[in-house]
Amino acid sequence: MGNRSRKEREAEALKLKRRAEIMNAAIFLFEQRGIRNVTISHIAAEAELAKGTVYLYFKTKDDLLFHIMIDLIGGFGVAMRRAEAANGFESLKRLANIMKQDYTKNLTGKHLIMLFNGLYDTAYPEDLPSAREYERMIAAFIDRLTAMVQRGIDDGTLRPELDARSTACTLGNVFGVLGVTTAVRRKQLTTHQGADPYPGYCDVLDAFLAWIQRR
Amino acid sequence: MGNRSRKEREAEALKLKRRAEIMNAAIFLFEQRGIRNVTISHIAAEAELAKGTVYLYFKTKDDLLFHIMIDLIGGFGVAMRRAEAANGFESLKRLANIMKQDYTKNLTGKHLIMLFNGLYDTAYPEDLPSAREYERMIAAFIDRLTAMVQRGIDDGTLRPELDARSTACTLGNVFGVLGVTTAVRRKQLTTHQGADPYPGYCDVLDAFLAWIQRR
DNA sequence: CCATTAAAATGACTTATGGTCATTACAATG
DNA sequence: CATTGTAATGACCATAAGTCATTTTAATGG
Repeated sequence: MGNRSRKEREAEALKLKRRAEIMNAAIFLFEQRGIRNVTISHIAAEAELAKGTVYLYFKTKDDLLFHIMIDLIGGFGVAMRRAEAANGFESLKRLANIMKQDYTKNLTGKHLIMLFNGLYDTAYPEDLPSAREYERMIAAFIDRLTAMVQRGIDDGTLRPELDARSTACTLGNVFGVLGVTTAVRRKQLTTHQGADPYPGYCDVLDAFLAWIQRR
Repeated sequence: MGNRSRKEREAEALKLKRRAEIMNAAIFLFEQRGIRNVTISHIAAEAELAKGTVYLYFKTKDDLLFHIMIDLIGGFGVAMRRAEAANGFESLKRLANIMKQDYTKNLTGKHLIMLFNGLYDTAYPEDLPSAREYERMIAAFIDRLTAMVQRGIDDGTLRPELDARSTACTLGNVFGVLGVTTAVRRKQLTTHQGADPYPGYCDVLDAFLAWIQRR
């Protein structure tokens, strides 16, 4: 374990710190101006580094983006562990509540958007490890959701005729809508000062949970 | 009415045809390679035109994108007219069915993605008329959905305590998920030949409709 | 205190792509 | 055939992603 010298460990820590600084600068600017309007030079300036330095820590702009996404999705794993409850349905319900709170409190809308953008526009670059990692994490997220649903089917708190995987995927997407709705809402609220033209979502999650619950 | 000469009308028609050719070329390439990987030069080549010519018909690449979106959303209006039924709830139900079919048959996934991307990443350019038009159409879509929900509340087929606007927004977003789910599904099915890792959505729309229906 | 050296940082340069515009090709008209 | 107005062209420009030879920094040893 301790076969790496103090120097090596310190160097490692400094590298991680730089990485974090760059990622934070990027997130800050992405939220402020939108991903498309932020250049690597902007990010470098914000992090008080030269352009070339950014490329020492991230292969490409996409690579940087994927790493930001990976961190975000990491939060989902934590939420799932916190959600574990007495039975399948209760776990899903708790997860739903945690997600709602997280979205409104910790994550800003744009994060989710990045998720959507990255996810769906086109196939990810084959040769970008962070993209593969991201894919793996999405798959793992769906797998864990599937297990949660299966548990509910098995313990009789969810409708027995459900297909666990389909249900989990749908749920995952509903979490997405939730995020997007929150995003739009925020955007509108911060942009226009007047009436909110897209008032808050009324509980799709609740609706879907009621739908899959055993009656 | 007939105060424009035959020549003028023919010229107008030719212009519209060129426009359509460019848009079709763009859609074809966007679906094939993803929006980000398609350049204006590609589009021009696909349409058998020079790059500069594309710019005679569309101000910018974004302008082209917004015009494609506008056409897509136009389809929503048609769907809504077709959906009108005896009462509010029935109308929404029919609309849901039409949307489902449209998504699976006519629209490919990427279209919807474009919708999502364009919608949420950042504020639209102030000076792009097509962007304003797009915003107007989204707003109109939500307005018409709101009216449909309000009708259901008034005629007693939907829960009376619902807020029409919130419900309409949520519904709009669910239509979005539906599209995205369909998109992911298609992508997976066409990419991997083996098992479908993200099996089809199970009815969020049905769940939500059941949720808002008066019991 | 200086010399050495390895790692981190730099920014001038290359390449690619969105967007412009002076020029050319074309088709209708007299 | 000459004229003229419109559509089309592609060389050109500006910007931003990405590269890499060079410089800066900081730790180590004499």
